[in-house]
Amino acid sequence: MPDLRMPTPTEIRDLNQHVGEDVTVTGWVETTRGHGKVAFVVVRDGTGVVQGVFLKKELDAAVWDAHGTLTQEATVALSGVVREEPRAPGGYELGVTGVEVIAPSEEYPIQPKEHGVEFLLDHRHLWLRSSQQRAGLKVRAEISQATHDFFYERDFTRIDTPILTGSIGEHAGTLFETDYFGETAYLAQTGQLYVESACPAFRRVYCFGPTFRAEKSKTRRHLTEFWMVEPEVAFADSDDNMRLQEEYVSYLVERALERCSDELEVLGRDTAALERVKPPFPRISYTEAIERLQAKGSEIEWGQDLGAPDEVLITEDFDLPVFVYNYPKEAKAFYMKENPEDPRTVLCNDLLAPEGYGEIIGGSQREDDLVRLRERIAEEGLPEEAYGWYLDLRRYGSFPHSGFGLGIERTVAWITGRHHIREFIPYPRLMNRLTP
RNA sequence: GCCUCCUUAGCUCAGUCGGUUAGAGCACCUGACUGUUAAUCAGGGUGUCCCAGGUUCGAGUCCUGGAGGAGGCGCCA
Repeated sequence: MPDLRMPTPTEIRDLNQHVGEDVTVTGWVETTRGHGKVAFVVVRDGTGVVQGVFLKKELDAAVWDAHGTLTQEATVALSGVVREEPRAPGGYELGVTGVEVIAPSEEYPIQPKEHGVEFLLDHRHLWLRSSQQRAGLKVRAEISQATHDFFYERDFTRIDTPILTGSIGEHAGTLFETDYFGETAYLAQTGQLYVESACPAFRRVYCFGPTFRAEKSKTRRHLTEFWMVEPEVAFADSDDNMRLQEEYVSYLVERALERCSDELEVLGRDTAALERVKPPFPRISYTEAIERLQAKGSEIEWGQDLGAPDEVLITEDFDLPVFVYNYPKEAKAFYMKENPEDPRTVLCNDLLAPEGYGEIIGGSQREDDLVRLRERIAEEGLPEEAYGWYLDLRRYGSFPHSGFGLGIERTVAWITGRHHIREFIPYPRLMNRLTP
């Protein structure tokens, strides 16, 4: 039974359909500006922002006086008549007739001014309310939804892989450990091995969940907890894999342009650079990348992995994301398939985002030969017993297959054109930040 | 793990050559103002100068050690 004493709130995004009507919006006070006989109160309700106009001569003293008690982030129900007003942010405003303070707010720590990073991260639970943070997280949510839509439309089955695991992923040194009833458990650093196991059941699968890396990285591109999308496709080779990647990344960009134009504007993104993002993306082999770098004066030699400055040099020649494929096997993980045309390299690719955002995807064709896979595990000095069930996948009906991992926060940072990926996860976990 | 820089009011910062009483803006409170857009104008007070030692007649300032933070590298998505 609805409470009939409370008028049904109207959402701010719908105000343009209620011009001339008396409505009530519920939300939080962003700012107030008083001028003696007129006052402006800006309210956010989560769907939008609207200013309420208090006119002293048209209001009861109690309602007029109330505007002075509205503090930043107080919860209010604001009633008034909707009207079109070019001077108002958003084009519509509320001629206030009544106001109720649902809950007061104490002196609010975050002011409409510059703050330091440490202060903002200490107040992340409040920082979420500010316009640029709302915009960034809204784009993240859209990219996340677009991911599910993309793979669902292409008949992929979503496989939720475990977060707690007893087996190691790629690199034992970067695992978070925790106690699991007396034995050691690890927080998953990839879902890949598990999605590979689901391929013979569903053919095309993907996982999308949190990933944990105990890397002591202090850069704008790293989090210790981040979200990764990992598709895996049976009977796909490395070329099929790259085609899927460019199609997927282009789909994400298109969705952001289509559904998040307001947010991209709040974030100051130049969308012309995004409009260009359509398949095919440029592809250069690792060997060609080394030649290009040497031509630009780099000291890099064949066999070394590309560093962050090298990636910037490569991407500055293109205005699209760039594939770099077939790296030397020493630079890559044990499970990648050897390149039959050049056994020094493996069938893999990175996708480097333009404008200096670096690697947003790492992918490869997987080693499907049991003997070669065991040799590679031994060569890397990894404990074979940790991969027992993974090797079973090559014992019981092995098959060529490929997949990749895309980091959501890095992708959103690139699409929004912002500097640091910590703004694109609600609660960033950094090397020295576990709260709030 | 390595390199560089930073730490002064609730917040963002200034503080000269080491000098006696520690500075501004914002936030907050009071007042003025009928169209603001981070409103404007006038008034109001706020300090463990990150911590511990040291040098000095005297340290926010110089030295040593420690803590916290930022940026970059490596590693990766």
